[in-house]
Amino acid sequence: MKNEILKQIGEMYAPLSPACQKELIERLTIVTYKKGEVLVREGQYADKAYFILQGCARAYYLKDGKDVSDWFAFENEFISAIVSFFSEEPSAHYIEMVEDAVVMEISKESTEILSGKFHDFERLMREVVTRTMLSQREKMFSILFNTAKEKYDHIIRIRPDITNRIPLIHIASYLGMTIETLSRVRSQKT
Amino acid sequence: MKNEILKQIGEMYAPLSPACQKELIERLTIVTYKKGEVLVREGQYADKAYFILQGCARAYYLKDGKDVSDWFAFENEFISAIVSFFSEEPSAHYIEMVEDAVVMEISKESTEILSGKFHDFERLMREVVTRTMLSQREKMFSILFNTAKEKYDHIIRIRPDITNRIPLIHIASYLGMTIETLSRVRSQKT
DNA sequence: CGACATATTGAGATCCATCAACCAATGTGG
DNA sequence: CCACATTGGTTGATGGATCTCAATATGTCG
Repeated sequence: MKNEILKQIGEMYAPLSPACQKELIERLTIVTYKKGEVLVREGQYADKAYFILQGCARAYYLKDGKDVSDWFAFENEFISAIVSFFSEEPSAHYIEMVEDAVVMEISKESTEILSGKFHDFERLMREVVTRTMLSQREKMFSILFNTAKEKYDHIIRIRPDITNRIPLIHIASYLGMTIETLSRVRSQKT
Repeated sequence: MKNEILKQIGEMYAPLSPACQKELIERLTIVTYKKGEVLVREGQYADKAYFILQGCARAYYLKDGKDVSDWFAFENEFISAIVSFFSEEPSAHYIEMVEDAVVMEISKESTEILSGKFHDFERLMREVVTRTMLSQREKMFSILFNTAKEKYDHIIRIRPDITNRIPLIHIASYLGMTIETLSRVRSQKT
């Protein structure tokens, strides 16, 4: 099972040597969570990264007491309280499961050990961060230039099933608009 | 000279072994540019990254024909047509010098060779990308939640001399507002 | 000086947030 | 199994921040 997943991650990001794979497998754990379970809370140090095998997860934070979604992760995607994970500060994020889920976890400590020991793991980490950085940028451009309707249309295009899996209230805050605006935008015809 | 700079980069990001430093130095070139010179144009592949030794540079792109600033780099900062550099697509960005400048350059090819050869260089690259990713996020939050005035006050706080070095029209587009709005915001007392 | 980019100021238009009422589905305790 | 609360979503009226368009300074450089 873990072998399969590693092979896939290798293809998606960067290949790993057998020695590295072996040690990585020992450090991975597979965990199941129930819908609504919270993996990380505000103020904690994010000490794990998660790779979603089944289900979906949501990263969010409280801005003046309001729940703002920052990221969703579905099957075969990574999620973490990213700022805390990489900058060693307490997390401003919560991470919760939006559906019942199966998740592969790795500790921050393990990533550090493996990064120090294996050049190819370091490269994998760089690849993951690079892609994250690039997708952050895309989101930023969308916020800067797109109208509410365009942002909604875009997310539907890249993730057509999102409205079936994520409540609209979370999609709204993810897109940087109120739920009322999202509702109006949805009722407009294209 | 290059030795000095490398030492500083090592301290700021991640240290490099002597062997790596030696090869890196051979691959670095120091170049001077005049104000207004364009280092990268839209449509080109970004084949270099730049480390500013003196002066400042600006990355920008054309959005519906309008000049939108994406990034400024001052002394001791990196700049590149970042999306193209990391994703191997033709650049949407231009990079130009805002002042006469001295710049240290490294080719994309060199970074790839060094990343493959030296684990510690791979780590340095990861550090650079990670910090870029984190600062992208900060900028995104600022866009999402701050008013025009707050955004302006923030940039003045972190870079008090920016209005002396960068024309307001570029600061405005960098902050995601029109120049008229920036002008009004500046005339408000704190 | 003249020309062209840069910056300020004003008036109207627009998008979206806010506030508020309402509806439908679901759950819960007596 | 009914009364009521809760959650998720829709719809309407109003206002505010910022954009657009336009006119008017203020450089600054050949």
